[in-house]
Amino acid sequence: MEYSNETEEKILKAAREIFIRDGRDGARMEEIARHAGLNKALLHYYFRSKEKLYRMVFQKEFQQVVSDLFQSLEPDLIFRDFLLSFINNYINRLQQHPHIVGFLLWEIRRGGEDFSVTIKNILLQNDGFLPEGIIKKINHAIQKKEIRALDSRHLFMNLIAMCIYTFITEPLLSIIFPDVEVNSEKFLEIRKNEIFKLIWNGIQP
Amino acid sequence: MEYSNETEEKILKAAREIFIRDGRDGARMEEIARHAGLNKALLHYYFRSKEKLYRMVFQKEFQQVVSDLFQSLEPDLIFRDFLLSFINNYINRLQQHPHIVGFLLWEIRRGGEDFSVTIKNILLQNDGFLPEGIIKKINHAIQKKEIRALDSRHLFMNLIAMCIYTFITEPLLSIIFPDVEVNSEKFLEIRKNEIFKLIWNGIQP
DNA sequence: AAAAAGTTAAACTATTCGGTTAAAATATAA
DNA sequence: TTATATTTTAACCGAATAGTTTAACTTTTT
Repeated sequence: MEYSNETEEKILKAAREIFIRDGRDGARMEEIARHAGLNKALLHYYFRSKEKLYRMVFQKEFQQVVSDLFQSLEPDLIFRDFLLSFINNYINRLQQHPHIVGFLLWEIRRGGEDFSVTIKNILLQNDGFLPEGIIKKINHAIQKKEIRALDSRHLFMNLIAMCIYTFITEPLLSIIFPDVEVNSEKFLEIRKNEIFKLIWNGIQP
Repeated sequence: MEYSNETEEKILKAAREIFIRDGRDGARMEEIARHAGLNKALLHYYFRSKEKLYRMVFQKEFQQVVSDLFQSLEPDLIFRDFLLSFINNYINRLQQHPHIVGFLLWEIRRGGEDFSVTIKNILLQNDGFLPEGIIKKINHAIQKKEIRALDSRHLFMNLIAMCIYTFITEPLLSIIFPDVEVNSEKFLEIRKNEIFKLIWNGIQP
């Protein structure tokens, strides 16, 4: 094994950046190599092909996002606090990697059989907790009359939709609202609060 | 002019399909030609380059979506009915072209200077009504105490976010919720209602 | 020191793909 | 009919690019 792991990391890191920026088809192996401060031959030495390298990157990133989402769950809170902390944690995590959401969504959208399998595996791995965990939490709150009766799947979707929205549409939003920096700390703090208030009021019995 | 317009349409239609499916870089001129039942030379005869053809497609599609959004506005309604009709109209229109949202978002994300300009122009063209129109409508409703005080930009974003969500994430959702057809008539009818109820309850004074 | 693993550089292959060209065929307009 | 516009075919060019190979070089391990 020797001193190889470090190089593998270097390649993956560079590949990640370039793939996220240019997409699967737009990315160039030489550019990745240059970015990693290595040469092209090494890329093929470690990962056999562009395809395999790409899959590795995608898998890792998706894994990370799911894991982040999972860690945003604090299951032992009452629903109101659970909601607050989820919005807060999730947006904070996305803020640290604003570009990956769009990247992942593109790939998910065009994903063939292979990617379905990859995604299924990752979801199963964080077994049943996600999004099952959130759905159950919602249903539980409904039963306890903490919130009104509603379709928990849609509340789940709406929650996620609002959290990811600015990260997907940032370039468009910066044209529509030229006076605000949409993914800035300041704006997102307001946004968290607005999302929470909308949902919380929206689900009162 | 003669009988050329028809061919131009054929090319644009095929290009649209392929670009939406494979993206700008993934798409191939020959595939587009084959799809149109024509040959590659014709594509360059009508549109000088792949780039120009692509821009034409993107511009047309974006134009269409903005125009759809615009036509989803029925300004003379009270806010509750406005909201109802907007959600209904907007989702209905997206349902007819489920794939373009992801396509446009990807392009917006990686869009350079040129696309910024294109987008700005289209937005200015439907001048000030959108999203200004929605924002103003919201602010007006706040003033009239029809709804509670809130940040209208965020309500706008949340509204759009929830409407587009299933169209962006469909392949993922169909894995998470294998038992439902997320963009089916039936599911979306429920979804419209859930979105409306969440927002409407969420914005009561 | 010797062996093994890791790394580089550069040349090379093969393929894909955007774009061009030229000549012929077909359709339309005058 | 004649001129013009459109369409096809097929070959071709040139650039970009994924991937390979080889030989030399460096670092680590034993």
